[in-house]
Amino acid sequence: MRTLSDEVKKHIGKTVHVEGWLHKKRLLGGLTFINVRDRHGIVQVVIDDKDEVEKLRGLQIGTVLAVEGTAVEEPRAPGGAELHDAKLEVLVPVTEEPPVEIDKPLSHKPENLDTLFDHRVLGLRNLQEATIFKIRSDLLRYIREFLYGHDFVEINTPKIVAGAAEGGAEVFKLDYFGKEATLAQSPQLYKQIMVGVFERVFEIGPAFRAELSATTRHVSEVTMLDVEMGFIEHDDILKLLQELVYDVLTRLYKEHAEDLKKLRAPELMLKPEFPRYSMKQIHEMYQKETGKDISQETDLTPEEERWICEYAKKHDGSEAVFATNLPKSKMKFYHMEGEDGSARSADLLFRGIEISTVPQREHRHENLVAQMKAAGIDPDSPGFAPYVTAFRHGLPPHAGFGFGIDRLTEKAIGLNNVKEAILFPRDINRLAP
RNA sequence: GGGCUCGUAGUGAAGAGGCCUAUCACGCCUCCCUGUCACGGAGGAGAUCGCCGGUUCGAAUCCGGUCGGGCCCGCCA
Repeated sequence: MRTLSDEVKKHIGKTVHVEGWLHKKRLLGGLTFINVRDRHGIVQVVIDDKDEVEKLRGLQIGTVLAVEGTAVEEPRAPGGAELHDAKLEVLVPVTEEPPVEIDKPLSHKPENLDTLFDHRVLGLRNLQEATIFKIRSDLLRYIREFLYGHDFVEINTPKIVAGAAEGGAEVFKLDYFGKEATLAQSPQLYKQIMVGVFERVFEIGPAFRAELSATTRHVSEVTMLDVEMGFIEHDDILKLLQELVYDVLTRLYKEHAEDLKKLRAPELMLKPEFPRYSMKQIHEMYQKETGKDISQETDLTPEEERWICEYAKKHDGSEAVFATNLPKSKMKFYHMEGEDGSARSADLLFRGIEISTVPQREHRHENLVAQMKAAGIDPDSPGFAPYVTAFRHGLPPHAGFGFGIDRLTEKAIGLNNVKEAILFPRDINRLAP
């Protein structure tokens, strides 16, 4: 019967059997300490029998071990317990030296990220790296639990599609049995169609973006949370997103307080109600404060995104802020126009970066078709005809948002590059590992 | 795609015309060490200084090209 590392302390005085990876050796002459890593963490094993230590000669970190020993309460040991009188069995010997040291924090300096990703396969065995992805896993779980709690149905939509879903973003083209297909840049059209079935749907899945972007916030394959909700006013969706983000982040900071501290994450500053500023207000405030002329800008510049986040943190005590009344020029064909001529749409910014766009959709068939034509899209083309059908057969007022999981994880932890929050990131130069 | 920057042992860094037969730390190998936890100590191996060409008596160091990173901008989430 295998005992996991964190359960050793529950078996004081008994013989326990532990299995895992050799994570660290410390030889002190007559006494040797080794750390064994398993899925719950690290357990310390004390070996004083020279023959047992000899079994590890020539073996490297990563060697897979079975250890049998007596669980002993020991305040000096990490976790307060350790194994004594250990008998070692080498299950998988490893003689090759690891290319990176996995028992101490790996460098996340920008210029060293390439090395980090080159050696990702082994680097992820580092406890701090693994913690990032445990946090990501829990963020996804919190999101799912929140949405299930609000009566949403989780869906999966195709990632090989006939045409561009949104327009705007560049798409990857591929040969599909002699036809040209694209990798989905968003589940946008499908999730709207599904409002006609379930009213409230969400999907967590990949989206593919072919932009030649080389920044700390872009990758070619991104994990998106997509939410769509029928029978709403625009404000309802802003409130849902606000509640979701507040719920998920406060829960993360509560349940992962220790991990976040180890990763040097900043303190979380959030209020249940996020401040809202219109795009116009932000432009004016930014211009007044910095003296920079951004009258030519319709969208927020990256510099403004950082600035308004700092402003909201200082003045509103919130690291999350809505930029509302986005310019009409940012509108896509499926967005609804607002009363003041702007888009009925908002961006959610968190810690200096846009993590979500929240528009209401144009649900009226005639208006949608007109907007599609104005955008140069043929409503009868194979990629779009099924979508338009859903509207002809009745879709209620609806809205939703796309939400970058990678950016959320990055910013929740306080990392500086979205790729650090992705197991095996894909960017314009990286296709492996 | 544009601008600016950087490529030195497995990893992270220092060296900015001759002091370089290239330095340090971690890792690795050998030995010593019974409470370590980034253990400590002694010794050792490991680098054609990204690549090609040029300037120079002499290039890791200067120049040109090339390949590969990074950051910012644009595009976008």
